[in-house]
Amino acid sequence: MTETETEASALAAPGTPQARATLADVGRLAGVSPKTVSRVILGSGNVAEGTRERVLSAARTLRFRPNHLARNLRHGSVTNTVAFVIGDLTNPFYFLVAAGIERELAKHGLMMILASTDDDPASEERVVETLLKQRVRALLMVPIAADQSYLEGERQLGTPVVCIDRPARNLIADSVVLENFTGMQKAVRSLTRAGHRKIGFVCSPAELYTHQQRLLGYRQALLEVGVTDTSRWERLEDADGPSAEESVRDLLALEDPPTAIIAGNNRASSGVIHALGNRFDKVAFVGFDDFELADSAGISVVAYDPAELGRQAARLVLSRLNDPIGPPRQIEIPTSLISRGSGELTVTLPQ
Amino acid sequence: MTETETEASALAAPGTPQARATLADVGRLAGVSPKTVSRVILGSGNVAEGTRERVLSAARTLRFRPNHLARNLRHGSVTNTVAFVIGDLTNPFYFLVAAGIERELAKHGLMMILASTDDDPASEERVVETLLKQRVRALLMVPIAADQSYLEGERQLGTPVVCIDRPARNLIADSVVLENFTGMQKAVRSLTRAGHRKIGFVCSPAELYTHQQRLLGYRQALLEVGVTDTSRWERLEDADGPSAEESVRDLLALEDPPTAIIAGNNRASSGVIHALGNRFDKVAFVGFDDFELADSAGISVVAYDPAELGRQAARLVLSRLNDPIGPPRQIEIPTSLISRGSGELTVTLPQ
DNA sequence: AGTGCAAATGTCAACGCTGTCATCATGCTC
DNA sequence: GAGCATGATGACAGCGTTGACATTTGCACT
Repeated sequence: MTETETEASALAAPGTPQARATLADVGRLAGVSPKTVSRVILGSGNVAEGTRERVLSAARTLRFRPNHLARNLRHGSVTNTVAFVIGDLTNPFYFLVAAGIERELAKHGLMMILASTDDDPASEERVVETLLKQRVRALLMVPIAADQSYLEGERQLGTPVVCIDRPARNLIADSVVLENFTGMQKAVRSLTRAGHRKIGFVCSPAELYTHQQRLLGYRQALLEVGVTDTSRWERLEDADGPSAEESVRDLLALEDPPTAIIAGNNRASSGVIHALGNRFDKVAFVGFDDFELADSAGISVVAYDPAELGRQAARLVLSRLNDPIGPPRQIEIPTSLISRGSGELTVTLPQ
Repeated sequence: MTETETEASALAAPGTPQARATLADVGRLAGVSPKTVSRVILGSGNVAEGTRERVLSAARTLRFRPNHLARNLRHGSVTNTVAFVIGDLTNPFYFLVAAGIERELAKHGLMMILASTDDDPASEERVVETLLKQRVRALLMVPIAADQSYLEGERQLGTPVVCIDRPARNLIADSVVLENFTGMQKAVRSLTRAGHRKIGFVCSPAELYTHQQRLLGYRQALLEVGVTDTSRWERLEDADGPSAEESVRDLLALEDPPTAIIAGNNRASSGVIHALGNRFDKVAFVGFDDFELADSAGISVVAYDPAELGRQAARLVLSRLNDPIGPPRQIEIPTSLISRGSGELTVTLPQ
């Protein structure tokens, strides 16, 4: 990395480290009271046209910028920032969700503040606590800790809490989740219809709600065609790419290898694809979560709109701000199977 | 989308809409002055052990949570939020940058607040203004407007401004950019070494710094092998996927079609790949910006670490907070050509 | 018992803003 | 010309916190 030092020009010299102008400063310059300046800035109350102009000009001269900290404090410490607590920032899934949230909130003048727990359950409460001290207006979160009951007090104080992707535990809160179960069911059914019975399932451990639901959907769909024991096909390692890759090799090395593989999330998909190469004519593959270029790579996936998750969550926040005491709601975002080739291999039914 | 209403349980009933506890409330309950409570909460000053315990217990009972708005106001309106103003949240590139920023800032107790201009130059100043009213501690931005001189006053007030991916215009500010020129040069050189002379260049219009630099790198590399006029090969449409796709068809339909194509950014890559299918044995292809699965798709790209952009930018902020008056710095993040197959086609030199 | 000193606690004001209420000038009505 | 509504402005307090400074308490030492 190279680093260039541009020499400081005259313009860059910070001169007198001038202080930030306040209402009082502007008032002094314009020859009016701070309150009158406030009226001009807020556009409230009656101010004579001449005064208004003098004030505005003074404000411009002093580069006045109202202090929202003070304003918010004055108004009962109600801010217009909404926090989104996310597990892992590098997962594109969450970013699309964040994008959906940001857009929806921005329409209503709210800003999104992002904080990450780094997928560490222990740090969740600490992070949330920090945000609450900032008096965020609402809390959007992908719960990762085993228990969110610590938020009960805050909820009673009227801070909306909306959980994303997974419901809260031990806390009554709104939530937005995916149709995990039925989505996975659709994927597996499409395979069983094509004759597959030996279907590998590569995913993270089923502790998380989403993975659990998907696993159940997988089992259910196989049960429907009479397969009762799927344990040999289930590989629930901590599925980041590499370990998923290994799981696949593992599965293919069985004496009686699977004819199809399902990935339970995008990380797992990535690993599976690496392991399989492009040989979807030998082993069918369907992933959960869509991704960039899955399209041109011809990968079939269970897809949904991550931004929609965010939008709906943001809407829940907004409606909760209007109606703090309504019953909790859970919204499910639909998922659908997109067939692009990798999952279309037909096999003749055994026996 | 289905919506389930869970009936409100007894627990959900918000009961008395209790107010938020303050230092005074806690003090009243513990039988001490607000100041003593403050001392306990801050862990500063001497407090008798017994008092400390009484205060802490009272704070727990009342679910006291210090009001950082008030604290920050008291302390000269210095917050610990840093704003990141981004053009388009849905571009994975920016996510990764944001992730880098967030991680680095979090280490120093700073939070990142995200705001988007939706790639609209006109809204940049408005968005930034809103953030400054919140008294953000520093400003990280991907400049999109033609002029950032409106930030001069704020800079003088000591707010660090760091521009990402493109330098600021008409404003002296730190910045972190990519080695766009040399990166592109490397890519094109690898093609010219393989005999290519007719090299298509698909990118967005060259108004933006990055695209301009990349275009210049492309031209320079061709100039090195004696190609002086590249205008027939340049397709600088507003390169989202579809229009890039069209540009490629356009190029291939020339009587004398290019033997290689370069994409100037990830959106363009996406379009080019769609248009070319997988026929990299007929036309070589190198993209700028890496992406998920470029790897297994065998796409050669000029890559770099987007998170590193964010990290370095965050570090500039931190060092600027310590040293407000040093000369402005520009950091360049290295780029490198990653050969994966799509750009390896050799052609016999014409003539 | 008197002095000195540190530990423990409290009082007060101010950070910047705005809602409430008060004041004052103006112009109109009857 | 007294009475009154209206418009324009200002004084003041307080949002929750904490630094500066003041006061009180306890205890060791002469």
